[in-house]
This record gives sequence, C-alpha cells and structure tokens, in this order.
Amino acid sequence: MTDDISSRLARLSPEIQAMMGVYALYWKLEESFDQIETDLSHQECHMLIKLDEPKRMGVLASDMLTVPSTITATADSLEASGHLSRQRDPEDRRAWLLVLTERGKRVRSMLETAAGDVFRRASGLNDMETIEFARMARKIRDNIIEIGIPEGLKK
Amino acid sequence: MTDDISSRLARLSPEIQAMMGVYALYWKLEESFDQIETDLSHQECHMLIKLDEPKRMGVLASDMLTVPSTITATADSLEASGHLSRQRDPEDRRAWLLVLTERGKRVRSMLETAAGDVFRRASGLNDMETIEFARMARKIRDNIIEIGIPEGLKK
DNA sequence: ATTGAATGGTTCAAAAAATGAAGTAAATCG
DNA sequence: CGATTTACTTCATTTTTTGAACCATTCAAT
Repeated sequence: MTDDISSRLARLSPEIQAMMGVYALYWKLEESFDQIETDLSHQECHMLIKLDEPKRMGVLASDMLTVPSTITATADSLEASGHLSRQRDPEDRRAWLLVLTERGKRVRSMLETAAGDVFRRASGLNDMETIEFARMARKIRDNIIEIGIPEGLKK
Repeated sequence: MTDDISSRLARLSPEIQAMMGVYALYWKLEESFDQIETDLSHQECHMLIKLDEPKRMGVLASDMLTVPSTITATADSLEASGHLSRQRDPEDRRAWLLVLTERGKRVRSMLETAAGDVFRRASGLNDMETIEFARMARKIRDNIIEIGIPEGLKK
C-alpha cells in the first residue's frame, strides 16, 4: 500500500513531490510541538521560532499570515509568561520590537533543537544527503525572504 | 540585514537549516491556500490534500494531528459541498472511508498544482536542483509514512 | 452463541483562537 | 499647521477546536 502511494507520487512533477515532502515534514514538526513545552500554544511556538532576532509586530503579522490583533494577543501572552518584552522601535516610535528575554531565548533554542531532532528522526537521510538538503533549504529560505518581504506588504 | 540572518543560519546544524527552510516553504503554501478557493477553510484544504486515496476518518485524525470530532465536522462540511462522500469500510463496518467525488478530485488536483507553483516561485531552485530536492523529499515522505504509522496509533 | 471490553465515529455544549471595526498615538505629506 | 497614513490595541463577535457522553460494531474470552 505504501509502495502504491510512493510509486504514484514518483510520477508527479518534481515540484509537487517536493511540496508533499515539505508538507509531511512540517506536520511532524507540529506534532513534536504538541509534545514538548505544554504550556505554550501553537501560535506561541511559531512566534518564538520567528523571533530569531527582534522583529516588529507588523512584520510578524505578515510573516505569520495573520492580522495585527492576533499578534497583539500572542505577544501579550508571551510577555506575561516572561518569554519576550516589548521595546519601542527607535526608528519609529509607533512600532514595537518584540525582543526575546533570556528565558525566551532558552525556550526558542529548545524548539530549534527539537526541530533538528525531528528532522533527523523523520527524514531518514544520511549525513551527506542531510548536508545537501540543508544547502538547498538555506537557498530556498533566502529566496523566500527576498521575494516574501515585498509580497508581505500586499493589501 | 537579510545577509545577517542568512549567515547566522549558515552556522547552525544542517538539520536545523533544513527545518527552517521547510518551515518557510510550508508557510508560503498556506499563504497560497488563503488566496485560491475562498470557499474552503484551511482545514478543508488540508483534508483534501491528505485524501490522495480513500482514508478512514481515524487515520485522518492522527494524520492531521486532531481529534475525531474535528474530522467529523470537516468531513460533514466537505460532504455538504459535494467534495467527498462517506462509504462504509468493508473491512470494518464501524469505520467510514472518505472518498473524493469528481469535484473533490478536481479541487484537490488544483490545490496540488498550486502547491507546485508555490514551490517553483518560492524556492528559486533551478531544474536540476529541483529534481534533486524532489528526490530527497520523496525519500523523506516515504520514511515518514513508514515511521509515522506506528507512532500515529499512540494513545 | 453470550457477555464484556475496546474501537470507530457522532453529537453538542463549552472553551479557545482568530477576526475585524473602532480607537489611540506617532509619523508623514502637502 | 492640519489632514492622512501607519502601527498597534481593544473588545465584542465569529469561527474553530475540543472533550465528554453516546451509539454501533467488532473482538476476545468464555
């Protein structure tokens, strides 16, 4: 049965094959979020992951595909639990920068480690393949950041 | 600034780099779901994608990381809109198989095409790289299906 | 067979999460 | 300076998700 799915998939275009793999990996990652750190909601985990550096709330909103009021709520909650703090953006005093506290950094790094573990367990790739996959993933991410920012300002 | 993020990422372990790329791609995919097919909810899109072949509701629940009652609701809605039908599983008459209708197949194939387009636009990989990435993605997906099924029966 | 426990799915009320319209404060433009 | 736009907040409403009680079928052990 597995062979059937797999051989059918092999006939699809490479782009679709790629996306289906991405899909599967992402869901495994989500699954692992459910297991560790039970006191954080999904959305909170996502925000921590996105906060690899201080970011404006508006940037997060378009990054996380949601509206400002949702970001406010998530940030409130993470601030209350001591994972981040709001700091005025010196460039524009209307805007806030969300900055991880030490605790926030610790939890973020835990999430990152978990993500790495999930990849190792779920992918079944050997070391060489992992390195090659990572190289492409980095390229993809750079590309998305590049094309994504202008698109994020849509509407 | 982008260079800063990118060079920092380059210092992380390959597994984490890989996961961050996966993360970014998946979010782009979600974004595209928001744009096409406005009469389908997110969850409904996900269910259609998962239904590459008839599946039991329980299998979908563990696949989609949710509880049975959520699957019931989503299936009800997709059934009402003519995208799928319930058929008793002949193997076990307590269980239902969710089977896509012609319309459901059409929409699913549209979503698949959209996913492929997102990959092409978002990844920025050339043809060779795309083929290589796809090969690994297929391997990963196979591995996840293999290791995932026993894990799915947890609890 | 018969009974008891487990499994697959449904119902529905309650909880949680996401939204969007109206509001405040700061920046920008003419 | 005043008008407009931008960045975020508030909060009431809507949407989504959950979980406990439930029905029907299967499985296991007599």
